Amino acid sequence: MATPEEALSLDNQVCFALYAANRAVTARYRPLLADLELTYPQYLTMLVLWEQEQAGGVTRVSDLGRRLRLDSGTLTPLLKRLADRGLLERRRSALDERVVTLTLTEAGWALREKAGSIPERLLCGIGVEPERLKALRRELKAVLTALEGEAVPSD
Amino acid sequence: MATPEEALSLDNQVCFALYAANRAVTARYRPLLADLELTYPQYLTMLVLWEQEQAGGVTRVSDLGRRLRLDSGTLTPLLKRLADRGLLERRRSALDERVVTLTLTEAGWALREKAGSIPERLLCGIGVEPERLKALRRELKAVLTALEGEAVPSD
DNA sequence: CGAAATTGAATTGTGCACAATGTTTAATGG
DNA sequence: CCATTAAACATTGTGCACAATTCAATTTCG
Repeated sequence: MATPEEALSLDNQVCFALYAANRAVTARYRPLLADLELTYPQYLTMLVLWEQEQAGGVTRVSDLGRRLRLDSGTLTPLLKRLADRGLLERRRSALDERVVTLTLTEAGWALREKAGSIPERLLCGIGVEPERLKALRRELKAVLTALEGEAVPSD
Repeated sequence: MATPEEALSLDNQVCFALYAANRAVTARYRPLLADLELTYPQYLTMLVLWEQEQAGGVTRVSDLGRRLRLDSGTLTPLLKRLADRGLLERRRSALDERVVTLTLTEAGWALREKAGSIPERLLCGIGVEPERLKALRRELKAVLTALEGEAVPSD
């Protein structure tokens, strides 16, 4: 991978592999998430809320943004759609009027039951050994950490 | 990773790592591609065209779609934008009026010079060993292959 | 205290992705 | 040969991503 010739070859690009694999995996999620009428980013949002609220914490839009690496330009309309569907409530914080807090509704929690089987069902559909996926996740996190200068979580 | 509890944890999801890493890498490309006034998908498109035309082949929209795993709903407007900028020409094939062929213009080829340094510059910015990236690419391709049932290219 | 800077969301605009549908052209099968 | 089917691309509509800007509320600091 020395010449610009080779470096500009599509097949040699890690980044294209990343780009294509990401879309392929998301495509696998799509039919499963369709049962819940969620898109993949909406699903990730619910994951954070389920997790955070379970831990007894309140989630603010900025928390979500940090967690998912998304800004308000993406999150605001997404959260409005989830709120319109009655899965969560968006409320201005009384203590700090700038902050919007997110609270799951009954329906939002109910959806968790249906979501429980998704990770397993997804893995079944992929013909890849779990060990290999764990290795992949580790590599991806390493790259992410290098790119963002973040602390590596446990694992 | 047995309980639904753990399976639904954001940090345990390979797919979120994939999603986040993909966006992080694309973000690294952005300032470099801004010099060429290209988005990342536009850059990938140009890569294919440079490569294909160098090899003496004609590229059709459907070829691009196969290569990048994108459909006409994505490619048609993207290609129109590139054509509007004078980087390529879209022409209906005379032999088969359904087909649209893509031909690089002078300006399209000229852009290749400026693109030559991008892969190198990108790698410099990432604090990850090339060996590790190669391993990552291999893993990603394996997943992609498993998901799409495609033949694995050389490497 | 009061001006300036900072923060948290919302808004606006552009460009993907992708499902669904439509349109034209070509291939196929009686 | 003609009807049917399939192929290639275009169009429409929805939902991300993200840059850039705006706006209100809060902090910071002189």
